[in-house]
Amino acid sequence: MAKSERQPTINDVARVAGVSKKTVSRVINRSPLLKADTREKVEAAIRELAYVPNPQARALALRRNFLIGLLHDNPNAQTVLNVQEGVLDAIRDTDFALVVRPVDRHSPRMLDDIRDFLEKQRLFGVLILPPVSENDALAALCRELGCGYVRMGSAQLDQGENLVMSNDRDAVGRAVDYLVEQGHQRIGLICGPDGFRSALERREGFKAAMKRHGLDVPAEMIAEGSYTFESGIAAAERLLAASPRPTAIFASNDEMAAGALHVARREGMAVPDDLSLVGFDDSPIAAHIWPPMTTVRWPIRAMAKAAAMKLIDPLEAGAQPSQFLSDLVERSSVARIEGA
Amino acid sequence: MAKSERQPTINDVARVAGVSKKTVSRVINRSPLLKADTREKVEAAIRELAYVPNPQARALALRRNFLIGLLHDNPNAQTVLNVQEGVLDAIRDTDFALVVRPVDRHSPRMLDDIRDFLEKQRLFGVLILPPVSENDALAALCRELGCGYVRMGSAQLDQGENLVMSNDRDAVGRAVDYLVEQGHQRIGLICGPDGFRSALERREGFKAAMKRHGLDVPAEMIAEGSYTFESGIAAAERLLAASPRPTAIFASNDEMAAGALHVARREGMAVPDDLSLVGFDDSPIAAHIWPPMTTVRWPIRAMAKAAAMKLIDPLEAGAQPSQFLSDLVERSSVARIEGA
DNA sequence: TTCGAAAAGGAAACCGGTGTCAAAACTTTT
DNA sequence: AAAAGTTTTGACACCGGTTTCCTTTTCGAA
Repeated sequence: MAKSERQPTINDVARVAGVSKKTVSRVINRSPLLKADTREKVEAAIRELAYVPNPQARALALRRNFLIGLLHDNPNAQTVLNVQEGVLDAIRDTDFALVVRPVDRHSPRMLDDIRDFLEKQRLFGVLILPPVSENDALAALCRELGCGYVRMGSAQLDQGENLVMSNDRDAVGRAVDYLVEQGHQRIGLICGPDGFRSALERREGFKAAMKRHGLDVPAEMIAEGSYTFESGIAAAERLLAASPRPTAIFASNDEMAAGALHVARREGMAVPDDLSLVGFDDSPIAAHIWPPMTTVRWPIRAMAKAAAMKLIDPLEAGAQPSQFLSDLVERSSVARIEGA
Repeated sequence: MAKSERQPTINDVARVAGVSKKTVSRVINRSPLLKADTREKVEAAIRELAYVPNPQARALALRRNFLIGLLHDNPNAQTVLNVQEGVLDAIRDTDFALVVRPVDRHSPRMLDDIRDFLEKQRLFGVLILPPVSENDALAALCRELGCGYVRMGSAQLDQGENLVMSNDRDAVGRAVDYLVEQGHQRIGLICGPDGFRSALERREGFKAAMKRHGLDVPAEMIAEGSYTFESGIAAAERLLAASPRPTAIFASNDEMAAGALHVARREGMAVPDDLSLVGFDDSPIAAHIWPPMTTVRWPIRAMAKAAAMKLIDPLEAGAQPSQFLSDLVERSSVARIEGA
């Protein structure tokens, strides 16, 4: 039994099956040039010994490993977890595993830290989540290190290679259309922080849609937040201090929309009767607050799955940037305004 | 330049430094028996070539890798992310990396899936999050496979080895004490699902504390949920259908407490004036709903860090189960009842 | 039956590190 | 100056796979 502590190796299998280790390797790798009875003999030995190939040895011999990294600095827990689930969807039943690596956007050493990480781990490739995915220097670093990468984003980034994206500009436009259809004309925007591509896209999508409807967007109807609940509170306070008040607010993510709801309630305004609210992401908080919030569903899990597949098998997944569509989820935070 | 595509190896360093590869290995591993000038020569070569050891080769030679797995099936995104951050706190500046693996508690194949995963990846060890950490068969599986593991939990589990825990029974007791101090006597409990150790601990902690105060816990004052927002709604509906109604509800996690808040509002009850609410976890939702919710802060990030350290270096971290303390975070969801 | 080509399988080197153990290079002692 | 002891270094095998290249086997055609 002392020996049984050791995991069986390919040599053990070869000995038991009475073949060379190369033949065992052929069986494992599904080589087609094998006689059926040889294959069966080897497979029987594999079962008997409960042999599982050593991934580290494989990685060494193949000069590549089976680890996918996830680089993220997203403030939203649910988004990050959805991405993790999406990647898992893609690598289920493969040999790949997912290595996570939160990064600190505000650290001056961020790129150096990531460089160390990539050099040390020699990952097969990395998936990069927004907002850090919008950092072109990071993509350049990956190229320099020869590390595969796929970026997830809210719009076309640089040449659009290695990219899986949604079209937030369009999606926000549809949200604005909806508010206008419900009779709203004075609509406030809580946008994301300067420097986030998603913030830019959502803001420009908002402005473009308003313009299309012939509506004005005065400066006091735009307030910037940082994608957190607290920043949503501050931004909503500024918006609701304007006169006349907006009848509706679009927030660039659900957390900030929840913050706006918080302020409205504190100020004694009823939602949606006194103030309509639309968020973005369809994260759980949108459904869990009261009233349940109308929001834009951002198909982040499917995007993550597609991104992982593109990383693992770029040819099969298609080299073109994949675009995903967002849609509006109507719940109860928007009221129809009559006589506007 | 063709050659430069290849990462430099230990052999390249040895050649440049004019020493044997073993000597380079000694430098990398900080062996003390090296002459200073040899060390410097090698370090210069390492810098010159920008050499970084290949982790796969190291893993093969050492017969162990530097990957820590995280097994989780926690319904709460923030909890999972906090744990990931905690683990990162522990492995920062080490060679370790974190591999995540969500599991499906409801799948009959869960254990087989995990077995495949562990056999395939040969991780250094795994951290197991509640609720799946409460599964003794999983711990047995790890032992069988010779895979290191540390469980995180809400109380003493089995022999208490490989365990980092909080004491939820106590923590809930303090929450009940607080409600009683505020004058509440008819207090409802939304407990977690049968089979979760944390649910059991929190329920028993509740009952024990009530008994200590000489208060009754009739059956209609206990409703079971499944730690989700929706289940919190259903449970709160049952509790509020009782007559007389409870003046306060303690929920075993914040999500369910948020569900209860949702129901209260729908029923036209004011929180906290008509109904006081206390949650558990101190997840972001607790601070983000209105009114901000009083809850028990569960120090999950610190627990995760401790668990990872115990996994990496059991001797230094201490073999004893580490216990962490939870404390009550007073916010605005509890009102004082006069004349009770 | 013999020959040749194709198919199947094996020996040995290799991937890039670490462990063992002995040799080499210094010190110190006599 | 030689012997002995100590420190430092290197040669070589090994971890468990894959790759290269060559040999053996099989099988159809001559």
